[in-house]
Amino acid sequence: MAGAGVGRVFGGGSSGGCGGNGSVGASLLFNQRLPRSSQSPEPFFISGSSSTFLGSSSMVSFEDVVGGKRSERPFFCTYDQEENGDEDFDDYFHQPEKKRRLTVHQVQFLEKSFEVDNKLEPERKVQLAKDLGLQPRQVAIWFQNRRARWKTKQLEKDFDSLQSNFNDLKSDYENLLQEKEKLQAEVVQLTDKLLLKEKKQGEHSAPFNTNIEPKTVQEEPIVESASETEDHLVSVFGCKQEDLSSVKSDVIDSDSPHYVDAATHSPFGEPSETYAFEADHSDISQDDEDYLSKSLLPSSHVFMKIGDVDYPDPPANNYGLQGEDHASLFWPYWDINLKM
DNA sequence: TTGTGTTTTATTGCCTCC
DNA sequence: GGAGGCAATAAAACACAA
Repeated sequence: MAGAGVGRVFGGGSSGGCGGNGSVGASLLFNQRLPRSSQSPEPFFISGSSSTFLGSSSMVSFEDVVGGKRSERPFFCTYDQEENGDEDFDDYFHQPEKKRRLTVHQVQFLEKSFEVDNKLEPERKVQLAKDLGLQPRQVAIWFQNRRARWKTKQLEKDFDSLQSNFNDLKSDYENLLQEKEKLQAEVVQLTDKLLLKEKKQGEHSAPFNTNIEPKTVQEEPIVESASETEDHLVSVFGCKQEDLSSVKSDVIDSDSPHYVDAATHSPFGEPSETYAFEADHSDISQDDEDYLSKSLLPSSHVFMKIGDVDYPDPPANNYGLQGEDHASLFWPYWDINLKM
């Protein structure tokens, strides 16, 4: 495990300071991937020869340049044999292993190298180790850890990016949902208006038919379309719109017995108690109102039901109007209704 | 000074590739 | 089977507040 190295002796100083170029031994040692047990630097130091150890001191020159808050000198230079004497050197050899942080300059150098390529070829590893006065294995470990940190950062970035995208999409979705509900409400509103308008138009365009019983609006199922309404009318009146149009001219024929003066008379006279229903024009448009007045529709009249359309119920019995004559009286409404 | 949290260095075991 | 990469982890080094 990681703690296996505790208690090991980790390297020593070198004569003549840390400027030597004898890193060959160390490089060979660290550059190879030895079996775990033999990857420890122990054998290197166990050699016991300070001269053998010269190699690792190459990092010192680097260290001397940089300095900093951390250890002014790298591990291998902490103890200078010549400076501290043999005693200190021996003490050093018997010191427990201690981790040494790289200097700022070393780290900067490695960072730049990492930016160029985060993979480390053997040649570059050796070169970097030489340049920085580190063991190739240290360089390799540094790159390995650096890649791990980079990967973590990258994951965080990706996460943030995905989360941002998710939030944007969520926001868009919620906006679209609101818009959809709004449009749906609008559709419902417009549909209601349309149906109401259709209904009102039907109320005022029905031909008279004394054979048709007055009915309320809710009594029969709704006719889905104008064609269905037409079919219904055909079945009721036994003729189509074209046929009915032949009597169109009769609508406002002053000579006709159907003629009434809208300004002064009700065409039906006083409404019957039986069929007296007050027409609701509250939701009728201005055009409808105009049409109503132009067509001399009485303000108060009786309705009859054909499909989902209410037609003014003809006071046939009062005026003696029969059959198609009723249809001709309210032709304009009839026409409009079938065109819906 | 000390306790605590974070960062960095290094080890270990496993895996893949050649 | 050796070399190298990676994930997990230990532990030293460091930062900082109390």
